[in-house]
Amino acid sequence: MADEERLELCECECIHDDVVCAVNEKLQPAREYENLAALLKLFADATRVKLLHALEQHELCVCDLAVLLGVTKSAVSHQLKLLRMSNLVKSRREGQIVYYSLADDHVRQIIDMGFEHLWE
Amino acid sequence: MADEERLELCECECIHDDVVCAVNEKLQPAREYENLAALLKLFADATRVKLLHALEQHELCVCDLAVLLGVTKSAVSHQLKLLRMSNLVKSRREGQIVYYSLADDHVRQIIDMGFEHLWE
DNA sequence: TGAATAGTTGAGCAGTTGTTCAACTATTGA
DNA sequence: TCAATAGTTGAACAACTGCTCAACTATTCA
Repeated sequence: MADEERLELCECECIHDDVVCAVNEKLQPAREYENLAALLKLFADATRVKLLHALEQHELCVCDLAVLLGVTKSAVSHQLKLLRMSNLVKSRREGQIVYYSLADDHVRQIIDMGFEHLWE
Repeated sequence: MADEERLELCECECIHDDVVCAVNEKLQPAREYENLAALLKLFADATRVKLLHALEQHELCVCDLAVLLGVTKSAVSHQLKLLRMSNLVKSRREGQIVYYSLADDHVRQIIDMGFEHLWE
C-alpha cells in the first residue's frame, strides 16, 4: 500500500494501526461493496424474496405472481422490472402473457443460504 | 391444501390456477419471508457489508471500524448494535475497548456468494 | 477523585423505498 | 376495427433507513 494512503487511513486517533492497515489491504474497492449491497438489497424485501422463491418453483406470469403475493399487478411489475434490470430474472412473451423465470442459479443459492441460517 | 384456501387464492381472474396453487403449496409461511428479508437486509447496505467483510479478516474495535469505513464511531456503533441483536456479530470487552467479531460462518458464506455472482 | 478516552444512545433530518392509482401500450379475437 | 385483457409506467405518498450531533455511561490511570 502507498505510504500516503496508509497515513490518510491511520494518522487519526486510531487504536490498532497495524491491524487496521492489514485489514484494509484485504478489503475490496468501495465500488465493490456498493455493488454487493445493491445485489443483496434485491433480497431484502419480503415481497421480493417471496416472488423470487416462487419463481424458483416454476415460471409465472405477472397475474399469477400478483395472486400469490397478494399485491397489485402494478406492484409486481415494478418489482420485476428491478429484478430484470439486475439480471436476476428473465422474461419471455407468449401472446399477451409475459412469463418470468430466474435468470441463474445464484438466486436459489442465496435464498437457501439465508433460510439455512434462519433454521439452524 | 384446503378447498377454501384454494378458492381464496384462485377465484380471481387468475391465469394459471393449477400452477399457482402448486407453487403456493411449496412456498413458506409469510413470516418466513419476513425473517429472511430482515436477515438479508443486514447485508443490503454498503457500509454494513464492508463492516462485515472487515470483521471477516480480523476482530476489530469500534474506532478501527470507524477509520476503515470512514464514518463516525457513533454510526459504527449503531450498525454494530443492529448486527449484534441479529446475532451476526459478537463482542468482548477488554478494558475500555470492545472488540467485535463475526458470530458464525454464514456471514462469510452469504458475502462470498454475493461476490461470486457479481464477478462471474 | 477527576481527566481522558472508548463506546452507547436518542433525537432529528435528508434520502430512499414499496405501494397504489390512473393512464398508458401491446396483443388477441370477434 | 374495436373491446377485452396482460402488462408497463410515472407520480405521489407514507414508511423506513442511515447518518450526524450532542449528551450520556464505562473504564482506566495519574
